[in-house]
This record gives sequence, C-alpha cells and structure tokens, in this order.
Amino acid sequence: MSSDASPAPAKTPVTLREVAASAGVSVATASKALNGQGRMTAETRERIRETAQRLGFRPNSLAQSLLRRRSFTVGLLTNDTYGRFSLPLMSGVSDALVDAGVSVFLCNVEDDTRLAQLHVEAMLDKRVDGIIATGKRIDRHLPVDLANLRIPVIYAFTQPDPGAIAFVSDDEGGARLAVEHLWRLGRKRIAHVSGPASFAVVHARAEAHRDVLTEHGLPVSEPLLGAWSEAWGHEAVAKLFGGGREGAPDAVFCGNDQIARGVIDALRERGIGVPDDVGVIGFDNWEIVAEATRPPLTSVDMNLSVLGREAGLALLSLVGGKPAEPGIRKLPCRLVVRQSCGRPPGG
Amino acid sequence: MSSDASPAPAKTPVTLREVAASAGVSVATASKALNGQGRMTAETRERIRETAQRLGFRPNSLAQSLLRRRSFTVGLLTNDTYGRFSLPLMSGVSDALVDAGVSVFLCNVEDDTRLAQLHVEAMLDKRVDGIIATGKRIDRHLPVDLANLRIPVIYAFTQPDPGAIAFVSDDEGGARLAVEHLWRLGRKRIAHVSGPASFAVVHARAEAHRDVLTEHGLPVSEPLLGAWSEAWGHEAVAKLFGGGREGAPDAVFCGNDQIARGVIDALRERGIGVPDDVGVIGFDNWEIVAEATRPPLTSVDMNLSVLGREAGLALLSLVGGKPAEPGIRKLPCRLVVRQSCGRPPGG
DNA sequence: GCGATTTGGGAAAAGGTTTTCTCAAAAGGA
DNA sequence: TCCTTTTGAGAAAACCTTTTCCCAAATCGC
Repeated sequence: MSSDASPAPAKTPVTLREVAASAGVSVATASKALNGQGRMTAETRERIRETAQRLGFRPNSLAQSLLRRRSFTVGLLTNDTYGRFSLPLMSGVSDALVDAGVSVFLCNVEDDTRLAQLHVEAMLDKRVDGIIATGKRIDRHLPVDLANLRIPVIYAFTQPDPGAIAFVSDDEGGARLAVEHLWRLGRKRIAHVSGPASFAVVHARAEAHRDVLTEHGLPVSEPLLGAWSEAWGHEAVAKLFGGGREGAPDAVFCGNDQIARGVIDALRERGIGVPDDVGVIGFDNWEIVAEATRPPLTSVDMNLSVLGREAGLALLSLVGGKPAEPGIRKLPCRLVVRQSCGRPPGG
Repeated sequence: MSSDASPAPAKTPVTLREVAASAGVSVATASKALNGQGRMTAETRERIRETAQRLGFRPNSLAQSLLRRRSFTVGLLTNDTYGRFSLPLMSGVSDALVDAGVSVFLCNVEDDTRLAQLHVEAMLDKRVDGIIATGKRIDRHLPVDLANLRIPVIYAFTQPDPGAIAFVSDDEGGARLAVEHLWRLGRKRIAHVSGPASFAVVHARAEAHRDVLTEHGLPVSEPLLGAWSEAWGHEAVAKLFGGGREGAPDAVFCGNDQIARGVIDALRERGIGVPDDVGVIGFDNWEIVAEATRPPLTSVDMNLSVLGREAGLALLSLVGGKPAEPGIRKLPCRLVVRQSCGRPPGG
C-alpha cells in the first residue's frame, strides 16, 4: 500500500518554522523563499525549497486565509434535492474553481428557511469568499435572503434578487431551436406538451413555440399544459391523437424528457411510428432517459455545466475585485440530435 | 428588501477586539464571557453578551480553527458524476454534520487521479477534520490513496483500504428481501436479471437469489447477466419468454430499476400481465423510475441516506477522538412495495 | 580609504481568537 | 488588625503565515 518514494506521513503537519529551523534561516526568509518574494542568494532560496520539499511542507491555508482575508472557499447553496439540475451545474462550478485553488462548500437547504439561514451563517463564519445560489427552478427564490451580504453572490438557475448577477438558460432560444429543427425537417403541425402553468419556463417555451410557428406560417395550436411526468405524456397523446390521425400533429415538442418519453411510448402503443409518422423532441437532455427511449430522444440541452462554469468564473472575477454589471445573463441552449425526429427530406 | 430590525450590514466583520472595546473590557474577558468560561460578575458577562449581540459579532472561524486545530469542515470525495447514488448519500452525510456545525467540501474527482490528488491536497491544506470517500461502485477504489493520511477517513459505498472503516449496503440481504417477498406471494419460478459480471454486487445478489430459492425448494435458474439498461431488460425478456409461456418464469428479480423497467415494458408488449402473470422487483428504488413504470415498481432501497448519515456520525466520533473498530459495516436494505408484484394470495 | 548604495537576511507586527498565568482588590478568618 | 483565600479581570502566549520595515555587511564610486 505504501511506496518507498513517499515521505513518511507526519503525525502533525510540518510548519514553516520547522522548515526554517532545518534550513538554518528565519521564518521570514523561508516564507519569502517559497513564495518567490524578497531578495536572497539563489543558493539560499534553493536550499530552503529543497528543505521544504524534503519535509513535505505545505502552508496552512487557515493561517494564510486569516492574514489575506481570503479563504479560497465558496459556498454553493442549492435546494435541488434530487440534483438532476444541480449536479451538472455544480460540476461546472467546481471545474471553474478548482484551477484557482478554490474549494466548494455544498449546502443543500431543501426549502427550509431555518436550515438555509444556518448554512449561510456557517459559510459567513468560515469566511467564504463568495456564494453561488442555485436551485431547481429558475422562477423561485431560495428560502433565504442573500441580498445584503458583504460578500459577492452569483445566482445560477434560480431567481435572483434585484440588482444581482444571474446566469440562466435561454429557454426561449432553446425552444426555438427545437421547433425550428422540426420545421426544417418538414413537419407542419407541431404540437407542444409541457409542464404545469405555474412554471415560468413553461410560458417562455410555449411563447417561443407559438412565435416560430407564426413566423413560418404554420398552424398555431394551444400548448397542452400538465405535469412533468411520463403519465402526462401518455394523457397528452390521448388528447392529441384520440380523434384519429387526420388533423393530428406530425411532431410534438415536449417540455421535458420524461413527457417526451411518455409521448413516444404512447405513440408506439397506438401504432404511430416515431420518427416516421411523428417527430418528438424533449427538453433537458437527461441522457439516461433520452438514450433509453426507443428511438433515442432528440432533446434540448440547457448546457448547465457551462452555465455553472460561467457562474464560477463570474464569482471569481467578483472576488478578485473586478466590478461587473448586474443583470441576468441568458446562456444559449443546444440541440442534441438523436433519432426521434428523423432525417430531413433531402438528407 | 431590508427590514428595520436587521442590523446594518457592516462593511467588514466586527471582531472580538471591537466588542471588548465597546464593552470596556479586555479581549480575554470578552472571549470568556461569550464562551461561558472564566469567572466574572453576571453583570459583566451580560453586558458583554449584549454588546456582542448589538454589534452583530460572530467569531471568525478561521482564527478559531487555527488555534483549536479543528476546522469543523470535512471533505466529501466522490467519483459519481451522475450523482444518483451520491446525492442521497451526501444528503445523509450533510444531515449528520450540519447539527455539529460541520460544513462539507464537495469534491467530484471523476476517475482522474491528478484531479483527485489535487482535491485531497487542497482539503489537507485547508485542514479538514476528516474525509468521507464515496463512489458509484462498492467494488472500486477511488483514484487516490487515502490510506496514510493523518486525518480520519470513512468509506461509504466504495471500496475501502484495508484496515479502514467502511459503510456499505447489505446487497445479499436486499436480494433476500426481494426473493423472499416473491416467494411469499406464491411465485415459483423466480428468474434473476442483472448487470455486468464485473460488478461485485451482481454476484452477491445472484448468490442470495440462488440461496433463497434453494432454501425454499424452488427450482434454481442461472442468473442472466448483461447491462444496467432498459435495453438489456428487453433482451432478457426475449430470452426468458421467447420459448412461450410454459416453463417461463412467473417472477423476475432485476438487478436495478432500469432493467426492471425494460422487463416490464417488454412483458407488456408481449401481452404478459404484470403483476398478474409475472411479478417484477427492481433494485435501487430510484423513485423517478420506479414510480413511472406501469405498474409502479416494487424495489429494494439501499437506504443510502441512512448510510450517509451513519458515515457522517462515525467520522464525527473519530474526529472527536473516540477509537473505532476497523472493518466493513453492512447496513440493511428495505423493500419498497408498490404494485409490480401483486398481493399475496391470502391478502 | 571614505561615504553612499546595494545586498542578504532577520525582527516584529498583523490577522482574530482562546487559554493559561498573573495580579490586584475584596472578602473572610482569627 | 493581619494574614489567607477568593474573586474579577487583564497580559501575554499560542496557532501559522505574510509583509513591512530595519540593519549589518558587502560593494561601489572616486
């Protein structure tokens, strides 16, 4: 288990003082040698460096943070228990920060104000350099007020406070991508089946759907709003195709991948071919669902890990003292084409 | 946005020194007053407390940590990008720790040794009190050696180093739960469809399946090993039911919920009723899948959040200096009964 | 060879808290 | 009244690192 090359693990971490003593210099000189500061003989510097190396010295971050008033940690607040949205986002955040040596405190606060408050205070006590707030819904606040903190806050995929900086996905753009893709494939009657009307994104996407249809002179139909579930996909198919095939859609743009999954399964059960008779597009690009549908589902990806990355970089820049314009930045979605829409007539 | 009751947010955090000055005492006295230490008049103590309250004093965790050699943070290392297993686990860990005022650094290390090393070093530099290692597979090591760290390490749902403390789910027990449930419902020919043979849990569960069948005098069949996917569930049904209904199973115990989903869909397509003709049980109790299958899937839940909780508490106790027996602790699974197995003959 | 500058390196303060030690004043005992 | 004990509170060290002075020795110019 242990290799000969590795230094024996010390019971207690080695301090700069010990390095200095071992190299026969003062701690001040040792510090400067290791940080490339100050003036000294190249030989002295090298000797100190070697000593530090040999002893396995690593500076105590706590002491550094105390002095620099910068802890190289940030807090990530989320209320997305299930994590389908937060995980790619977090992974992006972490990605952006790890290279800067910044670690991330993860705080799952559910919808519990007391818990959220507790976590925020713990973060502040631990002197995090900033906070990224994220959630499962773009149109809801986290259960805690982050407006007047004395550290920078970035909102990602959650409702920001006024005057704050936020990154969200461009749902209108994503929906346009989907509907225009169907249009380019020659689909004429493009239905839209989505989640509950209480979600802001439902309206944003429905509006984009209607706009694209209008722009291309296609017949506009009312979106069917229900739930974010497979079961609703089944129901919606019953409504759309219950009256027979004539007048029924030749494409369905769904509000998420679970609905799309339900729609595709229901169509198959009715003997309607996907993509031959009807093209289907989902939203979220939840790979494990999209790839398991038959045929694999074309879907809109919100690029959440990019979004997280951008949020992380923005926070870093804020922490570094660079001012930034408040406001909401919408990041583009991308279409992931699989097999549920078919090839274009020419292709 | 701001209420009158809240103190004006200070540009810079208020220190103990300022509290002491404002209360007209020394920092030493102030510290003791706030921590309930030392001796002083009740009146002095109260005055200092009120001053601290009024000024919104919160002790600087960094300074405390430096002195106490205890940072009240732990690192959570995981390589489960997708997070289906780590999230409930993390939620349990966080749960156990938040009450002790301990925050969690989340480090997603994928399978990247360099990245893992980087994160571990960052943790150590930040003087975490301990590390919880977790992953997506019980039978694989994380891509980093945690054996000789000078801080406690607890393994949860991942392969531990020898001599370490680990918490894992009792897969044999979980499988027994499933197969015995089917047996109690009067099922006689219970097949087993599971994931790739390269997974240790596949063998553990298959063995339990065989044992239970033997114990009850039921015919033993070879498990069908494939992939963790719906597609494999479909394939397996073709193999099991391709020769017609005679001799075919009247129950299928699946290695995970996705396989079970595939099995149930495939059975329905063949006109075989679930649960009337065939009972199906899954594993993992991935609610979003289990509840979307038709009928909703009975499944074995590994109690991962409990597992995380136990791991958190164990780490806490270790950090507190209490010694603990090394070894692997298997935590029981539980069966979540939905509708895919039917009611017992008598019920 | 003498004053001015550069060079190499150290002392000390700072960051914010906790804890041990110390000490004066007050109280108690005789 | 004098000595001992208790009480209330402060000084200072400690945790570990960084940075700002500061100083002695060496170098330079002439």
